Amino acid sequence: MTVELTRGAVEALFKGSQVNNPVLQLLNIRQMSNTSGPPRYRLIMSDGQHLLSSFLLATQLNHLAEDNLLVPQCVCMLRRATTNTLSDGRHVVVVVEMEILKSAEEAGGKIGNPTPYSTDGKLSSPHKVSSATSEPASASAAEVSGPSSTNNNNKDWRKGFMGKAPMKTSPMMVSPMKTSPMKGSPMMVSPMKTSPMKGSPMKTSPMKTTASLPGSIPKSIPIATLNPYTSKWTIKARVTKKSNIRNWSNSKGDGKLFSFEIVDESGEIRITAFNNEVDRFFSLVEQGKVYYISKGTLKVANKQYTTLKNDYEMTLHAHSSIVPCEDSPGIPTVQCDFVPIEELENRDKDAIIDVIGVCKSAEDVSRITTKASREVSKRAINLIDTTGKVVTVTLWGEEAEKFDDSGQPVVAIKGARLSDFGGRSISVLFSSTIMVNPDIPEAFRLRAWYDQEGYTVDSQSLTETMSRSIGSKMNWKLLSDVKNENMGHGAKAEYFSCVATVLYMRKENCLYQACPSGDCNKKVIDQQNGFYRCEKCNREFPNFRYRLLLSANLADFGDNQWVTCFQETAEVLLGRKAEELGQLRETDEAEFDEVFQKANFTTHIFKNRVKLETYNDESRVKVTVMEVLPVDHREYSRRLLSNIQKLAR
DNA sequence: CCCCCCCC
Repeated sequence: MTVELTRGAVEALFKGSQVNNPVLQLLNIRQMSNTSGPPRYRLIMSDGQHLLSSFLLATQLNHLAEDNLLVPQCVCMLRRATTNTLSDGRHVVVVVEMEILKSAEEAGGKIGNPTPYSTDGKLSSPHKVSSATSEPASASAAEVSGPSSTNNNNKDWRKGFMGKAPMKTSPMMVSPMKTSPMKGSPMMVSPMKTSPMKGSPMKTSPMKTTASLPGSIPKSIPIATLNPYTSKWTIKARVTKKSNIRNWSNSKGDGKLFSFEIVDESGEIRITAFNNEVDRFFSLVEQGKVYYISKGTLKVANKQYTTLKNDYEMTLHAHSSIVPCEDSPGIPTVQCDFVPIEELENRDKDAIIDVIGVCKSAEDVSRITTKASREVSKRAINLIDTTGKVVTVTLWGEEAEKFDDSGQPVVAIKGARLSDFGGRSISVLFSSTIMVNPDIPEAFRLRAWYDQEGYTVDSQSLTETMSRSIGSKMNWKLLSDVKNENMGHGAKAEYFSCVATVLYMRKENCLYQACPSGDCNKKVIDQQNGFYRCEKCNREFPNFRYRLLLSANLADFGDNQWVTCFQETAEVLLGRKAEELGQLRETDEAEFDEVFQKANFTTHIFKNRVKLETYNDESRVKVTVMEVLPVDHREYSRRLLSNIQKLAR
């Protein structure tokens, strides 16, 4: 089977006219020499009639060259190309998406006898490609249309740029995360609105790719085609994230800056404004809004600092312009590829992921000091999704301070980092975008699920908190260490964990009659008249509550230690409630003893507080059990081994 | 021209 080249396509492409899926033959390819960043490939393409060397391969297609698929004489279909004008006035045709129809071998040599296309004619008005060619256009590929149409085909166009799930599932959607069909729903509150999209979300916005004709209104080009070698362009894009103004000062000088991220149908890019440009643009640029942007400097992005899918980033300068655009249908909002929370278990540590869930609960904000002695605010929030799994997400700085968990909002986070702390947890990065109650279908689905059933599910957290597990943060000690290290002798109490066995419990005086009011817990005095007096509350009550205050002697293989267990920990240790034990002691002393017999010589993980206390000039270390946890046998073996090694030293 | 991604 022969494939025919699309005659006239070289001229049409060069002039920025519309050509649908032209078929061309590659005659030569070479890597450009003077470029920084990713390699750039220049192509000589032929339509059988003309050949032209002004073709440039978009960097996202570099793999075609690097995998030796794009070799001279292969035949290609240009699914997407855009004509740009270089700063010196020359034109280049950037190939953004292409398909190799025939290998060089299959093509079997140069097709036709193409002559170099004369590029000195500059721009004439766009014209219809001549159909008076000797060979008929191939039915499959060579539809050439007039100047008024655009060669936009959203479905094909986006293929190859964004391999995202939402795209795959609904290839017809203009925006992978278009506005919700439930727009206007009264439940929507978006403190951090990201999609103020108005108008019909399904209306396409053709990506005009014409060269900027002198005197005409510049048409926008796709973000994905931006590169450092073209300068006359305008892009039309939505701001998805905007930073605050930050000041810097280093050996190179000081100043201020802010940065923002924009997205269109083709891709995304980060833009930074410094000093004067901060003054000019900071208040103009708003998250969620659409702008025409032109004349920025493109430079290679430092991937260390960004997770955006673009090899370049942009810096604004004195001649840059940003013009708000009211008409914005078709410009997508933030593009996310949410990972179900359950699925996070299978992802690698440090993976950059998008996550969405209902904020079931949240910590209060707190201040911490980093290893670099910087003070920062943090807040952990717990997200749940329809998998019934919960994950803890840590917010930092202002995002931690401003976060409002009231009403259990849906929280979506783009570009967060998966951590293995506590099993699996998530940390928000500077490059992450947090969206509260975003205007997207996933959020509405989650809201409905949570309000109907999700709030009742017996959720399981991927993030083992300290209280629930023998997490990585236990301050493990041998009982001998507690003494040798003089733990608790300082001004502040210290905390440690140990694996230990109960040797003895003082069952005498382990129960007392406590004040029944609220959280008083004070011992009451039996008035012997049916009333119990609480000195603290200065009241008499007709009843009391039993409470536990248990002294126990714990031992590991090196030492032993007297500890105090209050109500909750004593109940865990004895396996009975205080009230039950009180009744038992009154009614069945044998069974009461039996409870202690059973609990004796059991082994647990004890989390303890240790503090030196002084009574009448006499000091002694007091150890209070804060929590009693079952021994995880694997963890116990680890502890055992490490303790044996420690003793051997 | 910045570039901080932290803590338990």
